[in-house]
Amino acid sequence: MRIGEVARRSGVSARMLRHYETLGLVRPTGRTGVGYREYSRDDIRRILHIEILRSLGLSLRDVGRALDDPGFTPAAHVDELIEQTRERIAREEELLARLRRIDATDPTDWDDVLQVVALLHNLGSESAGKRQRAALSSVSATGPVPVEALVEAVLREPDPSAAGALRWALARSGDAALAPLADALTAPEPAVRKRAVDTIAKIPHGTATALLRDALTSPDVVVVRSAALALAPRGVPDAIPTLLAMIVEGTNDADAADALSALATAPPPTPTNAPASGDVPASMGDRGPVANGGLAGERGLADQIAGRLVERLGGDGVEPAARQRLTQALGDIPGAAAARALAELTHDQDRIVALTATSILKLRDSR
Amino acid sequence: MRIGEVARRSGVSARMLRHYETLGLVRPTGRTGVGYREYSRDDIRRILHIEILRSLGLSLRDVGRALDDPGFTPAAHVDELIEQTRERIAREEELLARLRRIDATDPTDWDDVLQVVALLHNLGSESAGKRQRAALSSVSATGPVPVEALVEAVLREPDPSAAGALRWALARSGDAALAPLADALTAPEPAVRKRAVDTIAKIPHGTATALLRDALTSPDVVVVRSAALALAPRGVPDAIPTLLAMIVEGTNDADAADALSALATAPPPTPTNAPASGDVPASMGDRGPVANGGLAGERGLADQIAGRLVERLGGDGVEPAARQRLTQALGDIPGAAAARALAELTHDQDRIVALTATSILKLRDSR
DNA sequence: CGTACCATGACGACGCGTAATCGTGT
DNA sequence: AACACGATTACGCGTCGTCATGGTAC
Repeated sequence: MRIGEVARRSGVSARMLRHYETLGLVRPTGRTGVGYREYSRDDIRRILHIEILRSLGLSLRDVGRALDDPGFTPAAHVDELIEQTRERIAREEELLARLRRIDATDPTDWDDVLQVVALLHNLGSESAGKRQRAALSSVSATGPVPVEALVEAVLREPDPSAAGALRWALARSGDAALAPLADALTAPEPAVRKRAVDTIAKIPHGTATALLRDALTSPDVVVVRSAALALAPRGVPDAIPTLLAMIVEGTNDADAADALSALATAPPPTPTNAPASGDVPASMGDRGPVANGGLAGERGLADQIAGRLVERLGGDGVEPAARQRLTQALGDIPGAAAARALAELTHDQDRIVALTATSILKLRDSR
Repeated sequence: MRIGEVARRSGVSARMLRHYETLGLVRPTGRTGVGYREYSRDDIRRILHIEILRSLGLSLRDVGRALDDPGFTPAAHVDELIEQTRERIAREEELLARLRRIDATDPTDWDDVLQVVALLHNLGSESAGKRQRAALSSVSATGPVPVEALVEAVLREPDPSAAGALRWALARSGDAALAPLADALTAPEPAVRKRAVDTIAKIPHGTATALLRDALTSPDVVVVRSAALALAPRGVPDAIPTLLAMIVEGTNDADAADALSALATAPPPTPTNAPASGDVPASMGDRGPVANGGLAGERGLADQIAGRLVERLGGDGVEPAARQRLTQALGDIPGAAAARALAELTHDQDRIVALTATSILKLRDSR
C-alpha cells in the first residue's frame, strides 16, 4: 500500500508518515522501482500502535522508545503521565476559575481585566496587610468588582482587620454577595459559617435581614447567636428568644443585653433594601444601640422584652448569676414595664439581685 | 533600571524581555551611552501587565493587541478563552481516565498497554457487534483485563448479545467486578440497576451470592425480582417470598415458578467461591433448573415451598388467575407435600384450578 | 585584572501544515 | 496531454532556553 492510501485509512497525514520515518518510528517494508514507499500490513499495525501511544500523551521520542527499547517499561512512565495530566488539569481548573471571575465582572476593556486580576492576586496574598489594602482598593476601583472573590476571601480570612475591610467592601457592593454567603452558612467548617453570618450582619439591605432571619433556624448555635445579635438593631423581634438564652447561659451576654436594648429602642424593620446610615469605614466596629432619644422606639416592644426578662427571672432552676445578668439586662430596657419590674426586684430574695435593681433604679432616676 | 534587575524583580527572563521587545510589546524608555537598555517604572508596570495577561492564557500576539489595539475588547475574547480552557480540561480528564484504567491493569510491557487501549476503544464503539467481539476478546487476552471498564461497559450496554458477552467475560474475571457492580445497584437510573443485578447474577462466586442476598433488600422491585430469580438456583431460600409474590402478581411468573422448582431441587449454597459448571459461552442463557434426579435435593425445602404455595392458594382476596398460576407452580415442586396438595386441589371450588391440578397429577404419575 | 553584567545573533525543540519543485502512473 | 499521486527539501508557527562572541561597569 502506498502512502496516500495509508494516510487515508489511518488518519495520519502523509506528511506525518514521512516525519515518523525520519524519526525512525516506521520504515516502510519496501519501495517500488521508482522509490514509492510500500507499506505492509505490519507497518500499518505499527502506525496504529504509534497513534495509540500518542493518544496517551507520549511524545514521539517516547513512542519510539516504547516500541523498540525493551528497557523502557510502562510501569513508571504511566504513573508519570498520570501525575503530569493531573497537574495540567489542576492548573487549567485554576485558570478557568480566574477567567470566570473576570467574566463575571463584565469588563469593558483590558484595563478592567488587569485591575481585577491584580485584585484577585492581592486577595490571595500571604500578607494580611496586602489583603486588607486590596479589599479597600476594591471599593474605589473604577471597574466592576468580583463580588464572589471577595466573598471567598472573607470566608477564609483569619485576620480581623482584613476581614473587616472585606466586609466593608462587600457591604458597599450590594446584594450580589448574599447568595454565596447564604451558601456558606451551611459550610462544613464552623469557622466559615461564623464568618459568613458575621459578614451578612454587616450588609444593611433588607435582603440581608431576611437571610439573617433564616439563619436563626440554623443548627449551628454560633450562627444563630451572631444572627440574633445582628437582627436586634434592625428591629426584628424574632431574635429575642436567642438573646434571652444567651443572657441566661452567660455566653456573650453583654452583647446580647445591648442588642435587646437596641431592639427595644429601634425603629421597626425596613422591608426593602434601604442603605444604612454608616457608609464610611470609620464605623467598622459593631454598631451600638441607636440613641434616638426614645422618640421612635416601639413602646409595646420594649414592654414585651421586659416581660420576657421577668418571666425568665421567675423561672425554675435559673442560677443566681443568670438572674443577676437578667436584672442588669432589664436595666437597659426603657419603659414603664421595665421600671415596675425593677422596683419589685429591689425586694428580691437574692440580695445581689436586689442591690443591682436598686442601683439601676437610682441611675435611671438621675438620668 | 537595567535588564538584569528587571528580570530578577519581574520574574521574566532577560531573554524574554528582549523577545518581547522584538515583538513590540515593551520598548525600554531609553538606552545608556553604550546601548544598555534602561527600563522606567512605566515599562516595568507594562511588563507586569503582560505577565498578567499571559497568565490568563493569551498568546503574546493577543497580549500585544490587548495592550495597544483599542478595538480588541475583552468581552468576546474572555468567553473564548473560557471555552477553550473548558475543552482542554475535558480532553485531559478523558485522558486521565484512560491512563488510570491502564494503570489499574498493571501492564508489564507496552504491548499490554496497546491491548488494553484497543479493548477500551472497541468497548466504546458504536457497533454492537464490535463491542461484543471486544468483550469476548478480553477473555483470551494475554495481559490483565481492565475489569472496571468492562463493568462500565455492561452497565450502559443496550444490546443483549453484547451484554451477554460482557457478563460472560466478567464472570471469568473474578471478584474484582463485584465492588463496582455493587455500587451500581444504587445508581439513579433504573436500567443501570437492572443491568447491574443481572450481571452479578452471572457471576458464580459465593461473594456474588452474598451480594444478591443484599440486593433482596433493595427499594427497587426490579432489582429484588432479578436477585430472587438468580438466588433460587443457588439454593438460597431467602428468595422464596419474592418469587411467591411474582407468581401471585403475574410478573415474570413462569421464570419465578422455574426458580422455585430449581430451588426445591438445588443443593444447599456453597459458601465460598466455587466455579459453576458452565465455563464456556455456549450456556450464555439463563441456567435452567439443575436436573440432578432428585438425589441431592433437600426434601425439607421442597415441602416447605409447597407449603408456602398452598398458604397463598388459601389466602383471602387472591384472584382466580393467580390461584391458577400458583397451582401450576406447585406442579413443578417435587415431593410428597406438593403431591398431597395437588390431590386436594382436584376438588377445588374453582373448576379451572381443579382441572389444572388433575392434569398435573396425571403427568406426574406418567413420569 | 577579574568578574558580573550587557549586546546581538543564532540554533534547537515540539508537531505539523503548507508549499515549491520535480518525477510517475494511467 | 491532463491529472492525481509520489518524493524531497524547506519554511513557519509559538515560546523559550542556551550558547557563542564580543563589549562594558566597577
